Amino acid sequence: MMEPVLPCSACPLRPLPAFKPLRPEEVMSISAAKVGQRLCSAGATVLAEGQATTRVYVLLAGWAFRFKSLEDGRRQILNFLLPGDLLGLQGELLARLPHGVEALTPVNLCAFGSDAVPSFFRDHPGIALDVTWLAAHEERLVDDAVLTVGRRTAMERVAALLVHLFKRAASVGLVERDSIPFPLTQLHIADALGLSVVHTNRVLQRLRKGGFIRLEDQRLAIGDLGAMRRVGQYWEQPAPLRPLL
Amino acid sequence: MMEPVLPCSACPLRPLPAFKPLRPEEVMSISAAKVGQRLCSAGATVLAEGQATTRVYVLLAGWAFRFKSLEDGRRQILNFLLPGDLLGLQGELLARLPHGVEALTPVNLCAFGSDAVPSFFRDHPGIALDVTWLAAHEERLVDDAVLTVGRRTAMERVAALLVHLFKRAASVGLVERDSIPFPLTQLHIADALGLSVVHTNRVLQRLRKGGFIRLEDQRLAIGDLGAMRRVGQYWEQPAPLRPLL
DNA sequence: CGGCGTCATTAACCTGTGATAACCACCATG
DNA sequence: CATGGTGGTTATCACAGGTTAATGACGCCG
Repeated sequence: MMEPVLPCSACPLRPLPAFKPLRPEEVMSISAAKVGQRLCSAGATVLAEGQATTRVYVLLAGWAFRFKSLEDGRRQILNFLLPGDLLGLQGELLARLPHGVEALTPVNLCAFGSDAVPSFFRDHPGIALDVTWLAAHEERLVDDAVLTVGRRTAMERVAALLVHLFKRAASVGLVERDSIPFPLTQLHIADALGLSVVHTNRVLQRLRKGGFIRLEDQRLAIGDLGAMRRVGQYWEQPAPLRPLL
Repeated sequence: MMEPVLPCSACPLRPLPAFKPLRPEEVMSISAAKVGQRLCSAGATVLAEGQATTRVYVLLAGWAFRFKSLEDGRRQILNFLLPGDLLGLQGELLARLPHGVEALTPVNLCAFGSDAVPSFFRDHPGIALDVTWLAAHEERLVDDAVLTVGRRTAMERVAALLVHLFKRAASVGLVERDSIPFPLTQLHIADALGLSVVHTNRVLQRLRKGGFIRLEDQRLAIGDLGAMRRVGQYWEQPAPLRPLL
């Protein structure tokens, strides 16, 4: 489903302090490459695993995640997508998309034309470099995920993930009264961390009872960020200004 | 240490069938951006974790790996680097390099000038796109690593890793008499798969006794690739032609 | 309003993998 | 030719986390 096109100059995300300001002509070039918006409802498949042709999108609103699965159904979530994130680039560059993307909440996507990426590289080196920056940044997230799943204990994994998501949500202005919206079920947490749902629940209980987090009603609050960082052995370097679109 | 510069037109890797042929003027531009070669001995740190300024390299010969560690010393290998792989791009784009790189064998690196990446984007869109392709491709490898570590059993992990490395080594012409050079110790395998060394050893014994692999004397042979794929639940899509440099 | 699916929670039980330790083979080095 | 370091192998024991199952709360829909 396509929606009327919102010009990128009026993009609600751009004014956020997390995003790098662009020169007006760059914004115009990006706007020109935009072909529409796409809405997906919660739980919908945004991009199918192994899909042959993909376009590139920017997530404007809502949460989603990238995942891969094994034939027998075991699923691993690779990372979560928040507003401002780019998706579908791997499908554009490699022949097929090697992972799926699913919406966690209703989602609004900014869709680019199929020629958008090559044309950025041809005519707008600055934007092309931004695209590559976003790819490198996402790889950093996945690198962290490997470290988490490979070497952290269950308690550390959960704590690290919650801190990570809290910071990211905060950076796109989602904090309200100390808490962020938290659309993940425990199954999502488990699938992101390589744990079973049951054990994920046990760990969450411990974090709640220890007063580290408040997680109810689809919202997450973190009592003491420093303490949670310590529990999770999680010390990410603060992300510098991030390009958008 | 810097070595005399080998012109890229004479690069021994380029003729390999795994690599996409480039137009001669592109090869020349790449050659012009090359500032020298760097040799590292086995076990040396190629790039330090958290290093502030990095240059970009292409691995010409030898094996290396990217890794991250936790403060208490737990280490996770993110992926292995084989000839033709690009390293250091994240250090160039993000402010600091979020991972370390260590040589597994003596290694020969092709070093690019600090302006190389921006200049490719400015003047050679085709090459810039190749750089981004390589970044997207590496992310795919790491995505697979998350799936492996998060959702495969120990046996599956080891089998999948061995098949993966075998295929990659084969694609750069390293097969000799059915086997490839295999410079990893069991500690490396363990650190890549989120396992302990001892358990890694147990699993390798089982694979050996089952006749699935021959692993001795720093060389690896796989008896029945199909069987190993099944053991590892590993069905990667064959990599299409890959850009070089 | 009753039925059904999703999600959270808890209990009981079990197992794959980690930890520790000891020993061996090798090989580089003084 | 003793020495120490690295890497591999095996055994024993312990536990983190998986599995299965049952229950309840809630929301959706016919």
